[in-house]
Amino acid sequence: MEKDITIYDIARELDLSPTTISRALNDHPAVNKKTKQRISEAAAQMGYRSNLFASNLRRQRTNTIGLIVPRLDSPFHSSVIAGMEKVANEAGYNLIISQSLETLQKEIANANTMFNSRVDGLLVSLSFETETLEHFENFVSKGIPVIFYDRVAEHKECTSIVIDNLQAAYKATSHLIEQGCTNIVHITGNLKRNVYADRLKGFKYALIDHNLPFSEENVIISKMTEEAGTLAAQQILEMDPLPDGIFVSNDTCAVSCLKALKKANISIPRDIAVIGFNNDAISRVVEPNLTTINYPGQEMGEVALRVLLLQLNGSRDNVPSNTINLRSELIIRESSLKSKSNAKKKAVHL
Amino acid sequence: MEKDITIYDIARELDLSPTTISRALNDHPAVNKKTKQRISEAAAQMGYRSNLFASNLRRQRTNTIGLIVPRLDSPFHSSVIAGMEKVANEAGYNLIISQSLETLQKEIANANTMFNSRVDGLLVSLSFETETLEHFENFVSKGIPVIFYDRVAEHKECTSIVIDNLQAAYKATSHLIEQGCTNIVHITGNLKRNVYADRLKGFKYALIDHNLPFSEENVIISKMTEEAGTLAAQQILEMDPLPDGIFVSNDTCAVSCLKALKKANISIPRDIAVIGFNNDAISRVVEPNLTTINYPGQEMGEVALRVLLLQLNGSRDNVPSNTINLRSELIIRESSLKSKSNAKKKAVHL
DNA sequence: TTGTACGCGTTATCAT
DNA sequence: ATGATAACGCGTACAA
Repeated sequence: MEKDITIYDIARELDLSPTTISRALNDHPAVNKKTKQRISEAAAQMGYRSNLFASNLRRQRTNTIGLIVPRLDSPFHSSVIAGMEKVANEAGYNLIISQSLETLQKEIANANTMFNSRVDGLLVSLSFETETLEHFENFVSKGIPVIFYDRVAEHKECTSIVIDNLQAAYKATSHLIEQGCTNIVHITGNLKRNVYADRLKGFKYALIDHNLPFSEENVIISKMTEEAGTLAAQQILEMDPLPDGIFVSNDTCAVSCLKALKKANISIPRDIAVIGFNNDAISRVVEPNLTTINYPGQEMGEVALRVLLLQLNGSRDNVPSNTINLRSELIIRESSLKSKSNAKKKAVHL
Repeated sequence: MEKDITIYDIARELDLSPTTISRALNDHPAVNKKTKQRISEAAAQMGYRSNLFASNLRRQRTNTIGLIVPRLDSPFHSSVIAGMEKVANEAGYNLIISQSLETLQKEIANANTMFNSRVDGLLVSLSFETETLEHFENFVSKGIPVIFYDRVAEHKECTSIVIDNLQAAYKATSHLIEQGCTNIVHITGNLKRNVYADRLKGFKYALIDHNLPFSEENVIISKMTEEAGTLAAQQILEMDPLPDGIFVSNDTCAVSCLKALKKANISIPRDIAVIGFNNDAISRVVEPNLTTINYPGQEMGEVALRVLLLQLNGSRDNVPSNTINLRSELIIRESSLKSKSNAKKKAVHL
């Protein structure tokens, strides 16, 4: 637990000034090559490590990016984070991560921590409860870029990164209709969140465009968890007549719903066709395999971070555009194929 | 983008010294209650935020904990991290996270970044490739606590948090034997890692204790990914005779293997019984449902962080013990039940 | 090409 | 109960 070596120690050792040490270690051009060499050797030999805090304090930036996510233990968010970490790491940024656990209160607390930690930029996917973006105003007014991804909200100064949820839902619903479904249930999450509101819209528009009636009773709002899927299935089993198709806003919930329906001797897709959302691993395992929307989590994470880096390094108004749409696609599997003749898998690019 | 408010600004405003401001904001006992009140009001009103870097620089600690994980997009690690974040957040610590992507090179780079970021403590789950712990010596010799979890290695100064992999594997294998299996294949990962080496031992000991032969040819070493499971299945299908049981070291791999076997018209569990490891969501979805070892990810994360906090706050030698074992259990589902008479689920606590 | 001197914002120490 | 001062380690404007 000996004392840390500083650039002063190296300076003294080599009979140079701390300035030169600092410059050499930062590869400043105006330092003699031989001197640089000597310095970096001495630094290594003396066990020097730079003090990021002192550096941060001096330079007023942290090389740290904050991330607030609803839950860490979700396949989608895991892959997003994996993508973010990869890009951040390559660019020499640290990622500090916290979860709101879907509550506004924790989201606010986390935002404040991030603010005090003086992150250079902030990435956010909103909680279920969030209604306003007040708790991010601190950042905005200080010129700290905030980027929303997936669960986003409109803000004049902030970029959002999403997929076209409306269109994805429209395609999924249309696919069900093409398979002969006329009475479709939609299970989705809190409508405060764009992802669920947009999917509901896509669902509704698809029905309307195909001259099918839209009824509020066919929309089930749930927490989108495994348990919620089971509950939704019970609710559906009590419907009379039974629906002939279900479009669920995530795979976790879709799969547990599908399982519960099967247990009740409903044949999938013959009696009821099912479509999920996300293309989690689970969707390729359930029987029948689940038709779903492929959702590019890792890519979304990478893009979010790249855009943030652009905003950090480039000119302040280098924002590519206010909203970035990533491509998603409908992956058709057995769970929605009523007409077995179509049974070859095909991917419809949105 | 106005300038930040500092304690000097508040001091000037209230005609007090910066010292008093600092004390008040840190709730130091030796400050008048009324003064405290005035100060915190002024701080709030002026939009003050503390500068953690200056504070860190001065106090020589960061309130930040580093985490190095093989992959972020794994269900197990996600739940571990969720547990860690929860405890860290409550204790006022930030978590900075990086992934080694199973390579030694990245693990070393990440460790160095963490070291330079001056984390107060480090949590590590080792990559496949890691053989020595040299890259953590920096931390140890500076008295920065390092804790290994799940994928651990022996180090005199470091605590490890694990489950009893040997015993878990022993129970799983014994269960297969009790179901009548006599020719069991074991699919596992890189034997440099304790988790895989110990599971192999447990597998081997169970065979021996039940007077069954152990053969190297029945051990498949793989990357334990989804693809690896499919490949392993192919390899198994070429065995003659076919095995009658498979014990796989994780669920992802077990499930893809199981799926490939089913596709080849192998009946599970009748022809071949299968057991996985981890109790991922996927294990409850595959048909037949997968027998597996329940692995307390979230809890492991929480425990790891609590132990670290103890070492950070408590006396330097407050280490509860060098290795902490968490309980795991065998969860018996259909994939291993050859004798349908036993078909009620039962949990065997290890 | 190298050096001097100061400031970043906080907290510890010592004094009052 | 409050204040003056120095120090944490680095980067940079300015000087040489």
